Amino acid sequence: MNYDERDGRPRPARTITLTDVAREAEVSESTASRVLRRHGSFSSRTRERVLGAAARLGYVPNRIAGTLASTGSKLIGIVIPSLTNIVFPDLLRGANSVLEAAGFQSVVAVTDYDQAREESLIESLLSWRPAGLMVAGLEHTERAQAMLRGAGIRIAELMDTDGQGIDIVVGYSNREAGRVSARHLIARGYRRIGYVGHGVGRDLRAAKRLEGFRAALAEAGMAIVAEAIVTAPSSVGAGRDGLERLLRRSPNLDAVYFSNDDMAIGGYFLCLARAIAIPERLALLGYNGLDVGQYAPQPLSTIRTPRVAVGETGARLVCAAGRPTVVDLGFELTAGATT
Amino acid sequence: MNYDERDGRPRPARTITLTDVAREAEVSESTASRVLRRHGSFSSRTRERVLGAAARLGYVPNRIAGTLASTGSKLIGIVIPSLTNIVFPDLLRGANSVLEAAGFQSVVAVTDYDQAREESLIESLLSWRPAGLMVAGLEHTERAQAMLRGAGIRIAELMDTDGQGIDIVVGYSNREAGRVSARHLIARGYRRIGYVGHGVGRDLRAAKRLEGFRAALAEAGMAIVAEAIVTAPSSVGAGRDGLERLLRRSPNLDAVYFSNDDMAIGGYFLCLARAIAIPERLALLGYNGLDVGQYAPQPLSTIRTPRVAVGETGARLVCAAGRPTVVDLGFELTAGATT
DNA sequence: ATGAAAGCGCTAACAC
DNA sequence: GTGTTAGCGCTTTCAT
Repeated sequence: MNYDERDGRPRPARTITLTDVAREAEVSESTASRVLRRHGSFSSRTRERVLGAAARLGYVPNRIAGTLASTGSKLIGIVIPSLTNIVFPDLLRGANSVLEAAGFQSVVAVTDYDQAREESLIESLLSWRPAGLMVAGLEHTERAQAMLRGAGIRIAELMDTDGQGIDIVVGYSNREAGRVSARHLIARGYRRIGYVGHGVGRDLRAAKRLEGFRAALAEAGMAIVAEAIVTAPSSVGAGRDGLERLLRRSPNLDAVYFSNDDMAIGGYFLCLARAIAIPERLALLGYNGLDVGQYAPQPLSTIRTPRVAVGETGARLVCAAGRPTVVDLGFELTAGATT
Repeated sequence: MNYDERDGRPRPARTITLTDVAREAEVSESTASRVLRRHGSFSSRTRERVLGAAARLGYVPNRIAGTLASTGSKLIGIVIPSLTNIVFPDLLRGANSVLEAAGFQSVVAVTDYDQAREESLIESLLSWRPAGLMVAGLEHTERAQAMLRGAGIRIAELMDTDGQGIDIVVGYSNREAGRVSARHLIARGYRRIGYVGHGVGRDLRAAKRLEGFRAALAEAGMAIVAEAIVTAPSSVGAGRDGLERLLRRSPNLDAVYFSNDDMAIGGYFLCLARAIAIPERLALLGYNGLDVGQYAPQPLSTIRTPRVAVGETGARLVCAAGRPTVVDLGFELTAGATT
């Protein structure tokens, strides 16, 4: 590569354009364009000429120009709150596999669970005129909602069905997941139930699970006995610390519900370290169905969530025409050995 | 939103362009453009008019057009092999935080550890005329290398320094990480050492670690006594299964080196389940320094890798002018309780 | 401080 | 089957 004498920046040897290819192939630009996009008709002879010229010159089409000239782009915007929580890489993975197969590129933005940030990222993504936008969750600022509604493209809201969507909604009910968790613990006979969570003000879906959990307990005339909230993103360390604090204050709990599996694994590790018998002395219940919990000596009781499938389905729908839809992919409680 | 009667596709109410804003504000397009990009000069009165008009009309600039008209885009392409392995979300996270602050958007592509796929994804990303491209690893097909060299933009190759880079290289030596791991086990007196890995033909960096590991053993007149390779992506389950197979064949190993922490945690769980004393009866050594390993009852011995920092540094360099560089961010062996 | 005009590189009618 | 002609929506000289 050539570097500029003054600033050392890589210096491009003037980019090859379609005009160059057309000239080299001795055809018009439109013909070259047709061949390169295999669209419209052309003789096999011109085909060879154009393809040959493009290869010889190392032509890379400029999709920026292409997109501007045609109408729709082949970009899909994806807005997620975090990359730390494995949930969202899983979502991305599902979405990406479908999008790639359909010839789309994904442009990713991470909000860090901040709605104001989400708003500005949505605006920024929209300025790339994507063919569609996928976003985690149903809660957005007024202005974000207005932008999404007015964008004139398909919008998919993912991972949650508790609320009103804009166009496409793919997920499952977090509130119901919380209820099911509570009913499970009640059915197994646990009565002194604690909760260990991460900062829930920002993770709205965790908040909904907790809400459902409380509601189901209340229906049985029960309530959460004690809780520890770690003001940090969810992690194994946070879960371990949270449970430790909780047990110090309320040593005679018989079960603990965690905001997710990362947290629950931390709790599990604490119990191992302290030789607290699971589930006899203390039961643990997580959420997400992570691999790591399933291969522990005692598989973690948890709720499996269809994260990859949500990404796939969302991507499929966002690329296609159709009426607004809600797709509930459900979840599944897996009773392991910790309850 | 309006839906088309026939196909149900969301129907845009003609998109607002700069022309509309200019007309509404009763100024020329160029003036409107200057105000909106706060670039060049304009009276505060026009400023108000333009900003007001833009807000009133709900104008969202079209960056596709903007990019084409100016030169450089504000996109950075990122090519990673996987989203399953937490390493790459971490890398993305680091990169994203820097890019976002600098006003860039990232376009992500996932190769699934497939070089042919990488080649076509690089081509596809390049067609968006990004300002720079970040890619994991130093090994690419001939054609991919040629495209990267010829793109005339900054290229950052990440996570590995064992080899020749194109422009910017940020990472550390995987080979050396393997060597250090072997020396650690030797120094602790282990002599019958096994290896549990995932399909290494595709994960080139894992292959380099193994190579370094073998080399350092050889220098001490030793060799890997037995190994189990799981032909699947690395995971806790794969590690557990791998160790189980390995111990069945070679029950008297005294230490096992794993291709990464996910695998090692799986091995750790097997030992807990089988009541195999760690490290007296069997020592375990991982790689990556994942949170989950550090909060286990016996913290996992491992090598901490600066994944987020690699993403940050790579992003910083890829956005800036400068000469080609190699930045070695190093790694750190953390002796936990499992060796 | 503001406007007019010329593209950026490509696609998409519409002629031929 | 192929070429000509207009733009896509914006930025950027260059006048004024």
